[in-house]
Amino acid sequence: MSTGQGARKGSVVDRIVQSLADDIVSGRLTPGTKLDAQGMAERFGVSRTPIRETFGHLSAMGLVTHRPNRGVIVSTMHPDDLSDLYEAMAELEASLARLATLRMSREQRERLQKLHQESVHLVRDVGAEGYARFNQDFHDLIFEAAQSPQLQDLAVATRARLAPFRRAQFRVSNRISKSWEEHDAIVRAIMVGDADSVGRLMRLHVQTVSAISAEFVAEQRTLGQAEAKGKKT
Amino acid sequence: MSTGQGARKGSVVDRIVQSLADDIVSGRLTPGTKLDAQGMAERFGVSRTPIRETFGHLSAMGLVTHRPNRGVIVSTMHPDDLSDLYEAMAELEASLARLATLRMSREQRERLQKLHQESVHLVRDVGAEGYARFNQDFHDLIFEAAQSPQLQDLAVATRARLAPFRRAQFRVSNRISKSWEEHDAIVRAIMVGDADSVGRLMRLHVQTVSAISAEFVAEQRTLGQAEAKGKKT
DNA sequence: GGCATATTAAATGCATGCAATTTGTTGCAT
DNA sequence: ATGCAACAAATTGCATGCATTTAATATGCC
Repeated sequence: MSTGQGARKGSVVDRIVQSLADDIVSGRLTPGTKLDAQGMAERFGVSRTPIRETFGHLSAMGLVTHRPNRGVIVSTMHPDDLSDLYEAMAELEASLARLATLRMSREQRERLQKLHQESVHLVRDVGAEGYARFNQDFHDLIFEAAQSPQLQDLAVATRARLAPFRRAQFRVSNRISKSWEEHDAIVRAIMVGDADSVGRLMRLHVQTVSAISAEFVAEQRTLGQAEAKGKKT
Repeated sequence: MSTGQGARKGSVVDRIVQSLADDIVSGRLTPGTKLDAQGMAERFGVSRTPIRETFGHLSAMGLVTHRPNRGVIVSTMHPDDLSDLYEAMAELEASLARLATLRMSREQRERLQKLHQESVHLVRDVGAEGYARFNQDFHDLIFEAAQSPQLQDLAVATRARLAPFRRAQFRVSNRISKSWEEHDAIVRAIMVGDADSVGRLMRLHVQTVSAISAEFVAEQRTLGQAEAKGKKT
């Protein structure tokens, strides 16, 4: 116990992985940023060995890209790769939604309906951030109801990889109300128990988000090409 | 492996990851086997540091399980976890098959039909191993035709995790001919272009394999327990 | 003789050191 | 001035060493 921060829970490496993953997913570290091992070692008060290990984990998650003898950078995405990843996300979410329809408990069904109905106000009153939070709850509830931990893990991991590139999706005009309408169709199909339709609708829903994000990323690429070089915190 | 995300190309670590992953997937290392860092370091002629790193990668792939301060073992599976993983596999393969139906080139369609027709005699002439190899070619061709690299990666990774537990699937009597019939239905639906049916059929196909594997694993567990009892001092 | 505790041995996890590769800079020639 | 080349500084990748934790063995007590 050298640097005492109540380390009863996970190992030092796990803590750093969580911290850096959060930085990336939340956007504090933007794609293209180089992560140098020495700096991170000093920042977290450990040596370079566990930092190297965390880099391995983050790389396995797809959050960073490792270039041999050239360090790791926060993963960047060519538009084609991004739409490919979105396609995977759409399929995963469609599968989970279909399964959720078949397996949802009565209690979960009620919770979903309540959550969805309450979100009506969010569409108008709260901004993009508030709706984004609700949106995650909505999808998480479906993930949980699907009772398929492995598929859920894949979906959560994929969402994490997409996060850096979709943070602005709800800033696009009218996107929130459109999203709500898509949710509404999904909820109705779930209540009826039409699992196949739920899958189709969810796939379309995520694909719509995909298109918007792709647009946004293309925009970002043109804006910040000279900038994404060496940033440090 | 199409786009190995977690591994570095050409590095010592990558070589060892490949080697150990092969040992696990092929069954030379059976679930529950402990991998000690020191021994692996000597076996591969490197120090313990890169071995630790490979363990991290294998753990991220789900092939080994890491227990804090207690080393890593080849991942074991409770029957429930296994069926959960198979469910994920079924959904992934269903998605890929559906997409493949929509995107398959004429050349791929012909290759699939040829491959499938040639497998008719494999059903009788060659044994379980020969059919297993063909079976993988069949599914790989569909993966490729789906043109969805990320989904393909997920499916390949999931298949690797399942491999240690499904080695004996084709030894079950009549399984080969049943499998061929399922393939036949899938191929016919692909030729007609009925993508949704292809997805459903593929899901059922993988689920059937799941049930057989689950049975086999349960059998192995009871055997292993009896053996463990006998070995106790 | 059986069980619990204390001691010993081994293995893990992290720190540090050194060689190899890469990147940035300076000098030189065109 | 520009481009190329050699040099230097920094960074990565692996080896080794040491403290902490865990499993195993032996001892003492009931």
